Amino acid sequence: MSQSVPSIKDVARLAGVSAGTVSNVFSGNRPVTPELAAKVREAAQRIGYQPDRAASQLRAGKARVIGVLVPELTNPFFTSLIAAIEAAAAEDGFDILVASSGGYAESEAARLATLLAWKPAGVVIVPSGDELPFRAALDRANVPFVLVDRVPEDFDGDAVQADNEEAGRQAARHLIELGHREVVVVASSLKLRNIRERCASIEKTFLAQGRRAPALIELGFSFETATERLAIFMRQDERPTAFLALTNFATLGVLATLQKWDIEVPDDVSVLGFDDYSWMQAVSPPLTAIRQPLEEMGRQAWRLLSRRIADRAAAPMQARLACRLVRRRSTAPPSGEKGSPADATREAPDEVSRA
Amino acid sequence: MSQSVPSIKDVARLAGVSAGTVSNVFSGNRPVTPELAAKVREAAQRIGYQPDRAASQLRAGKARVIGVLVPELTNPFFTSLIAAIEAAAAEDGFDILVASSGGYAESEAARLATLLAWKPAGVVIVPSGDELPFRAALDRANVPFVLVDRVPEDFDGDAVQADNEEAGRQAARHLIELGHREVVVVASSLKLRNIRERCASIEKTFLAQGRRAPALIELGFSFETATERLAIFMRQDERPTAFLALTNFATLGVLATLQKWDIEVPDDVSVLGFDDYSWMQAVSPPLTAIRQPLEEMGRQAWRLLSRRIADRAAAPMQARLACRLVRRRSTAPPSGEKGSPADATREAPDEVSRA
DNA sequence: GTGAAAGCGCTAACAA
DNA sequence: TTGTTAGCGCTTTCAC
Repeated sequence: MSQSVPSIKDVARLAGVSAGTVSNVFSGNRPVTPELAAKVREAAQRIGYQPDRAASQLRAGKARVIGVLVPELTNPFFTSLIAAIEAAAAEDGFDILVASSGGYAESEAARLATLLAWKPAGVVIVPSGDELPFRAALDRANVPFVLVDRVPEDFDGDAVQADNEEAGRQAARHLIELGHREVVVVASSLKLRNIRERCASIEKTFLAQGRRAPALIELGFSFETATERLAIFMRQDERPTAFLALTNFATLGVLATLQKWDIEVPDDVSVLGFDDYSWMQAVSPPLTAIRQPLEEMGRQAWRLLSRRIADRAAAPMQARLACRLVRRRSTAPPSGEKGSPADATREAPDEVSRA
Repeated sequence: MSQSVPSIKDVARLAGVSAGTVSNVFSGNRPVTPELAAKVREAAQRIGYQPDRAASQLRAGKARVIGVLVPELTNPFFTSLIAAIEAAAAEDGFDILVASSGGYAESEAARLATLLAWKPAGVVIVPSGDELPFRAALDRANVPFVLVDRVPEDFDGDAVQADNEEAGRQAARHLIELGHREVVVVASSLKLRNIRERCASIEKTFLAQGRRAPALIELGFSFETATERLAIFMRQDERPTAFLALTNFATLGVLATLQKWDIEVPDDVSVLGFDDYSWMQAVSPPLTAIRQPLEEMGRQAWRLLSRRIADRAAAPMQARLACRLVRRRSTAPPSGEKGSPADATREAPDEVSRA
């Protein structure tokens, strides 16, 4: 009845070899004669032995686990990223330890500390903001890390993020081409650098085309404040011809508000969203959006991290990944302009413009 | 320059105490005089010491980590669950190791094995199907575990799932009350027991009201097959008055198809979805849906697991959590029936019916 | 190619 | 209350 977990010694005894040999069979660190190896494997199989990774890591000083810290586990942007990282890391035999900060700097530091307490081979961090108050802890622990999505201006390490400038340019161009002049750019918050970059790029593009700079509105993080703040644009005479939403939340906020005011998309107003989730193509009308390459970002994050794990002295790399405009039906020329090309693409599958 | 990670010995030396005392300061296992404790903490602070959880777990034989295995990390249903589990476990000082199976039984077994190789205190599993091919491995490892969402009929351990029967009844009643007779129930797959339970309950409710049993359609897992299979219901004369979608994917599939055929919701047909995500209230029209209590499921999963960790002999518990119907605007009486009450709730916030 | 033995960082048992 | 010592399961010398 005392079914204690079998250890390497049990296997060694059963196979009639030393513990070291069993270790070598499983780690492949040093060659073992095929016959012995077979005996070891059979013995292990019989008693259900599996090497203890914690013990192995302790002795070898080499970890097979990486930490992943994100602001939210309920935001599909972050979880898709995690999925990609997990897949890439698993291929190389690494497991992931996941923690979420809730978006607060204090809990971020705390969660990172417990992550580091596992002595992971490295950590992937999506910071909760543009400051890195935990930077000192990270350096002291001397652990490889890469930043994803939110990267401070002066950050000098490895990082992966979307090319916000290019993304903003694409979004702005699309609306300009459709003939929009009265555009409102909708952000959740301007605290984040990547959002500010998108804004700046959009504004620049509009100005370069001799258009007025778009208005800018900050929604906050609750649905209530969001719909409230958007309300000022809902009156007929104040209404823009297009909303350009810079995050998933902003997109949702805009849609909910238009919904509440019975304003039709794209007949009354166009909507261009950021991030691209499956619901966006299922709803009515399907949403035109700037798609961030989430899978690619996750893969790159692991690539940079594993490179850093292998070579601590390698030159820092910052990857800027291109976004794509996915044209669907929520954007059209402003009413009163030339006939809606939206109709033309109605039955067509996603039309994707490369960055 | 040789900034090796500080160990308990370094702290002990610096504070002028033994390693055992340092351990006691951090673990709280045995009392330490305040002055000594202060010295220890200060020394630890100075050199940036943090106990190594892997080493601690190895020696103490008590793990502070739990494994979480889900089919997909891109599905918000599972990640919301993970978020809730992580929050609950973190409160008790447990970290989570996350792995995804991709929905395949083989990789499920493999991922579970690497999870178990960390000798976690327990594991939470959302199985990829209704069989538990990994059950033997789990038993042999003698590790506490709870099943979530997908629970085999004859499973005798701890488990948490939605009350599918009640959920199905609520969904059916809602449509019946609105006057629908021609209903199509839309599933992604009938392989899963919880889906079959929902179907059975819906059918039973319809029959009990003297109505015809609804038609049933299986969508598969790709958008293409989904829209294809739904096409047969899109012709005017074949069209039902309501679709009842049993999963997030089914809901999306139905919406995309209606979208493609230019069929209006709820004027031409009503749509009732399962699962409730923020996009559902932002789209046009906002979706009526059966909301599964994801946070509660996650909390309960941790509650059951920690109970089991504390007492291996406790009687198994199976939690069945109530779902709620969230009335929005995608459901209305079939066209030709009494005036649409949908208009009445137009400006109202979510109206929620308790199970 | 294999075995014996030391030791990774920590905690638990035993002394003092 | 504190120090000393042994040892968790593993990998890695160092012999042979």
